[in-house]
Amino acid sequence: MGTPLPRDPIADAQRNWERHGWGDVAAPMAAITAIMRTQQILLARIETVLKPFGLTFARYELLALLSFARSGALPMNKASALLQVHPTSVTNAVDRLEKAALVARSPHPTDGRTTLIELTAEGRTLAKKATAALNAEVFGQSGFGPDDVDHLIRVLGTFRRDAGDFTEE
Amino acid sequence: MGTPLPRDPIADAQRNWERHGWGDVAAPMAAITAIMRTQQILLARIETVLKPFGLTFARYELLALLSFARSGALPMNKASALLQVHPTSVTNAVDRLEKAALVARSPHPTDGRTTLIELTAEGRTLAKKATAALNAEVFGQSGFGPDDVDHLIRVLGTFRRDAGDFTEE
DNA sequence: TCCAAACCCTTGGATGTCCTAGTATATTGC
DNA sequence: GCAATATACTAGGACATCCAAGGGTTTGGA
Repeated sequence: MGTPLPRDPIADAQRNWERHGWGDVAAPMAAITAIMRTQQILLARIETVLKPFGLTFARYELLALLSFARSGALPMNKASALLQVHPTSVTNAVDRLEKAALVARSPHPTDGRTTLIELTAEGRTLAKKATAALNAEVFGQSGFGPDDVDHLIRVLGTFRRDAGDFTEE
Repeated sequence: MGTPLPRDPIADAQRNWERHGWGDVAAPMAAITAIMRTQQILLARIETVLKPFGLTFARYELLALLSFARSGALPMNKASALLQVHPTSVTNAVDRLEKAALVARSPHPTDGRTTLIELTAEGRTLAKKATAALNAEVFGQSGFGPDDVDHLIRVLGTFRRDAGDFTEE
């Protein structure tokens, strides 16, 4: 956004919390705020890498999901559930991907309510290229050490399970 | 959003990455995806708590920031820098907060380019109430253990520093 | 059998974020 | 002192997310 600040604004906020008598929740507040900010930074990096492909992160996620589906097609409600976003967000993403000829809508063979999203050949190709770029430029250079990665996966996994994302394990 | 999934979709994605020969970046990919999803969950919790106050997280953050400023007023560019969001986002938030009479714009005494944002009495009161609610219902029940909180603060702090958020330490 | 309840997708509206200008004010350099 | 550059805020546009509502399809119980 701009030049670096001289001091960590989240650490400052934590000190402010403590100074106002909320010391018991200051640390979790700081951790949560840090997660929010980290997400913002990561999203910006991802979007930068995807821009040359004409993709946003939301659209990329859908392409990637479809590319792993055995048949290359998924019902929209399934995609919504797996991506953990509102159905209208999927509608939005599919609209734009369809306009770019990266996916196609097709009626479900047996359930008239359901619409299947299917990857086109270009969609599959683009997904592959975009994944390679993300792997090289974002995931491969996350800045997190291997131990930190393991810790994040474990801690956030527990958090997500407790939040009701999934039941396994 | 809906009912819990039977399996962790991020763990599945990680397995897919490994299966496609991207094992070297599968773990960081999973960690980053988990951060994105965790942020989404936390934001939803926060927004739920703030809704009764007529606030969104973006507006609350601005109110909270102002409430910690000694004079209760800050230049917009300062707020933008401290909140680490684009200046236009601050303009947007101030527009709405001003319409709700929670903050007021005033000209900077010496710099004609600058606009100061000032907390109104209602703004200060509401910020206090909203903070109490967030402390009780979100930060005080984060679900992260004390050790995990410390670890998150440390790891994400390093990440943010390396990303150029701040220079201290 | 048949109608109500459940489910699926889309439309429309409210918010937030960013980017790209555009306008106004300050500062700098010659 | 004046022109060129930098800084501060705002307007308009593109996207994403969610919620509320509406129309079509299935399912299930009376």
